[in-house]
Amino acid sequence: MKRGIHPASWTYDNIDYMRDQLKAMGLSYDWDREIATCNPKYYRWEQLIFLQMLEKGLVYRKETTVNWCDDCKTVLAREQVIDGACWRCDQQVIPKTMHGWFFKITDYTEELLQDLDKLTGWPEKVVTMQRNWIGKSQGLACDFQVEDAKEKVTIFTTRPDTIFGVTFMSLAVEHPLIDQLIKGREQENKVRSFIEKTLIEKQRASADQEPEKHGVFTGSYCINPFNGERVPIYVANFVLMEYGTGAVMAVPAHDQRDFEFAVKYKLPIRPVVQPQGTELSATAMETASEEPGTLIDSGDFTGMASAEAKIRIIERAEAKEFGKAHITYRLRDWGISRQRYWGAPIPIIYCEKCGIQPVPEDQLPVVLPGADSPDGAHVPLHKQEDFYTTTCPKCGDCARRETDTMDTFVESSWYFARYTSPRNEQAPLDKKAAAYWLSVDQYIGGVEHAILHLLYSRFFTRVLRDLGYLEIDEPFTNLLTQGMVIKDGAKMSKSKGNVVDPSELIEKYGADTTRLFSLFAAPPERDLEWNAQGVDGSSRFLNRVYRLIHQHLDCFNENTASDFSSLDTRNNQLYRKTHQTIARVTDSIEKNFHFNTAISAVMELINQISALSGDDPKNAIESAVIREALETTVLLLFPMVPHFCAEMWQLTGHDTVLDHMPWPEVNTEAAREEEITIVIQVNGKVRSRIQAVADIDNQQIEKMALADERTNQFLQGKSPKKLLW
RNA sequence: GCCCGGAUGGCGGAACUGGUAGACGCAAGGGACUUAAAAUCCCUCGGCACUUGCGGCUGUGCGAGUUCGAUUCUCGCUCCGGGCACCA
Repeated sequence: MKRGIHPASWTYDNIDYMRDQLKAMGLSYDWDREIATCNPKYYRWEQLIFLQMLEKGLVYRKETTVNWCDDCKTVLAREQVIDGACWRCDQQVIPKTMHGWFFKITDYTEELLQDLDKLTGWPEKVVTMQRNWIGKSQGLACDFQVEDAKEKVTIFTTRPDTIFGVTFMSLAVEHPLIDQLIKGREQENKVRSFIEKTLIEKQRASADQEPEKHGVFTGSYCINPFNGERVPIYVANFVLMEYGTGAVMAVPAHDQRDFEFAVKYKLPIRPVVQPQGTELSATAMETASEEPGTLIDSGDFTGMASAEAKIRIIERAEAKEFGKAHITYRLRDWGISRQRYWGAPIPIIYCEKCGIQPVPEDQLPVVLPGADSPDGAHVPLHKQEDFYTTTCPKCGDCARRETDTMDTFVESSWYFARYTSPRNEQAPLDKKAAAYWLSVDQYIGGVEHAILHLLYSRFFTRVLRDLGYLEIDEPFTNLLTQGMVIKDGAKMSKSKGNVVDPSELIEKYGADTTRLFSLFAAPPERDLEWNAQGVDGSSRFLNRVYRLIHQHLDCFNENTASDFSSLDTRNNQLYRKTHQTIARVTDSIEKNFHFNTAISAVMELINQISALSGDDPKNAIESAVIREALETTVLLLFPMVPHFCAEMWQLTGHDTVLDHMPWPEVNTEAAREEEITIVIQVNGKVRSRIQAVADIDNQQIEKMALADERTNQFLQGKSPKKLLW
């Protein structure tokens, strides 16, 4: 819309451009399975899934304060807000109250957390990030009776062992109990104006700056159920309504925030957990002591270690029925409503009489207007009467469609499954095909998706499983997180649009050189500052291979028997190098996709071939050996530079198709060095090198070492220790 | 603040479980071929210095430690990148 082009044509143009480019690079995708998630043929099934989720209670609508990006005119999920700014356009987000649809990802929290352990093919880093994002904390939920009232304040704490150190109570400004607490009290006005002020502050709060802690006394007290003490109730700006219960028992001696608050408002500080080796005193403390330790001044629990006290205190609370063990998670439900013009419509109808009605399945898909006419109006959906006017599926009266669309992350949460039956007209997925193909053996994506896309996909996989479409729990068995490509200091990404277009390189050097160059530049998981310097090297290398093959074309005509058992030294050297190269390339690729080292191994082989097959015809290498070396080169390079290799394969007289050739096999026997260099260290310093046969034993080495002139020079006495490696 | 990574020549990057640091490539310099250029080939290329020898010392962010021996292991820092962040 920014560009004044209809998003449909813009998107499809982009897809065409991308497809051409991928083809130009020679990437072997199965284009028969291509899908476009913006096509109604795809999102109609997404709408069906939405309805099935709704039926299962996995979708609900509620009013919340959302993160609003005024630039994109849309709501963002919490995961999509980065440093207080929109992940897509970098605009500051602002809070806004509105209705929205939510996916109940929290129903799967524990499973999503537990199963992280199963993801052994994922980088530890991503697993950790997801674990932190889910943010499980265990502790105690405990009721504090409000004095002279029937209400209770329920708090959540992960430090029940500090409960005897409570000296006040802090409530979030949004806490529903506040009204009751202040009604008719002298503090009422003060509290109200504080709340008002804080709410405004929160709106403006910039994400990088933690505002100073403020609070105000409500005039009410509650009772600490463990020691019966009166605890003043405050309202504080740093307590979050969204986390835990929106109420915090304040233990200034053992919580830094409470400490700062207590100092500011001159509230008592009472240490109740003594860390080992120190003696805390309320007056001397300059910061809170958050370490575990031994309990003091804690009634029956005095003398216990923190860890045990936590358990016992929870037990006591449960026994006396004023509290219980409780687990809280940071993860919250996934708000999917977006106010985009371009997105999959949420299949819901609002009827004044019947309320919220799902669109009947036989009326799917709910199609975006203008998708068929690219010149259609760029008007937001909620202003397009043609779109939103409909009839209620229940009573038939006039009704209004939902005009929100789904977060585009919904599309990407299951596309990989749709690939298994991309043209299925009967259902979102073909269960058999999905069972055959999934999970995805190897998934590749940028680290930037570590939380968003990968968490949503894990969630969706479970939803689809529970809806009966899939039999798997986890979508991606092995994950490779690519590093980001940095261009001019900024990360290159699809959404930012500063992507380097390889077509220039392709035009100048061809697809193969471009591929080889980008693979050779760095291992895939590493960030890479884009720099086309060095592409000449790749080009030179391929030319070298080409010339070398031409030079030795006759080797491919002679049908010499390949007897490698009695080769002379030079021949054997190349034969060995060939097999060592197979081993190295295979290993590099299979282990961690380190194409850069695979390529350098082949380069070494090529260097060796040209060195050995040099000018002197008397020293010529046997045809069979050269042939094997060159054939191997072509086979090994094939995945990286397919067009070139296919041509070389033909050129060298093969009538087989290279695609169908098996990967070369290592002759481990041949790859073994028969002569090795033994490094002699004296006092840990390299002093000499001697050549020896590979299966030399330690005694012989010792003998040789002692006979070695240079070694003796440095010994000057005797050799006290010999260590072998 | 907390949790992860990372730091190796002028540059991109190698080095499997502690054992030849700098593979492979780029850039640079010198040379050969050429009328000339391109292409190609050969040589040099971490630093230092009394380099008379194909040798010496030093060197993998900094400082300690373990070890005969550390880019690799341990501890303490510095810097850079990423994630989380008033989460009770």
